[in-house]
Amino acid sequence: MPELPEVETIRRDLESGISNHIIHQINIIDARVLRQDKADFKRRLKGRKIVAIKRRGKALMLELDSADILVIAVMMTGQLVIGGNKNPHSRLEFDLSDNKKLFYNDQRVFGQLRVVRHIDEIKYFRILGPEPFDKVFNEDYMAAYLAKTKRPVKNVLLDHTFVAGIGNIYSCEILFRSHISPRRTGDQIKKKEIAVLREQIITVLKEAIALRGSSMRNYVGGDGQKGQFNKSIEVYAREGLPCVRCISSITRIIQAGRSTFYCMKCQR
DNA sequence: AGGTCGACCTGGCAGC
DNA sequence: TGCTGCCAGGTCGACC
Repeated sequence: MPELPEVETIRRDLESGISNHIIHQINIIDARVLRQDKADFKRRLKGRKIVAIKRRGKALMLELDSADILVIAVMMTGQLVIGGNKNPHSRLEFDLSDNKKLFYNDQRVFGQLRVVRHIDEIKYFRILGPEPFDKVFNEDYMAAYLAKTKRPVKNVLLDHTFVAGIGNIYSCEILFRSHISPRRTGDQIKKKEIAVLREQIITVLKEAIALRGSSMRNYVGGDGQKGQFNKSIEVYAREGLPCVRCISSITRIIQAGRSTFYCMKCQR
């Protein structure tokens, strides 16, 4: 799925585009994206006003005037696009007030939508770690967590019980900018490096949000446009290409079943 | 506890 | 052209 910066971009687009709008009709084109009964989904959304749009980790929460919450996890290929037209990957179509339309498009149908009363009905939220910009995500927290694990630091960054919202692209970029090898285990990361790591987590994510995220393949914002952080990507998907800092070439390895890209020379 | 793998899905692309 | 295999931003659960 899009990672935190992409989901935050969608959130902001939805906030300016559809908050305070009423959901008049819901067209369920492909019910596989629903995690509840179709009729119940429709019944709880129809006629409701969207009063707030929030994000936690990589999930979006549309708060309704009924006190229900529409939770959307776009996963790998989900898109929320305001306006535009139905396409072959459109799974849901919402008719909103002021003649606005909202499409939920999802090529791989991994995304999940569900209306709940409280977010802790969903396990994801119960186990989710702190937001990276929250004050509880500080050096002491990181040090305590890292000290007790021998898992590679790359895997720890991907673990959403450690920190919410970081995925495969940004974990690679963060470690590159921190000059830390993704192979190092949590307990090998020194105090000084933890400070650097935290600073890079925040800097990289904020920079990516400012650029409306990165678009490797499927991601678009709520306006249907791609993100601009791609231009700032320094290691991800650059296997065999020269490191932007030194002469050696970027290496690809598999960690936690996914590709990790890094520079063996300048990430230690 | 932590790791690995498969499942959930579709489609683009490289190689033959 | 057309086939095969690999790859993809996420998450969960089964299993060792």
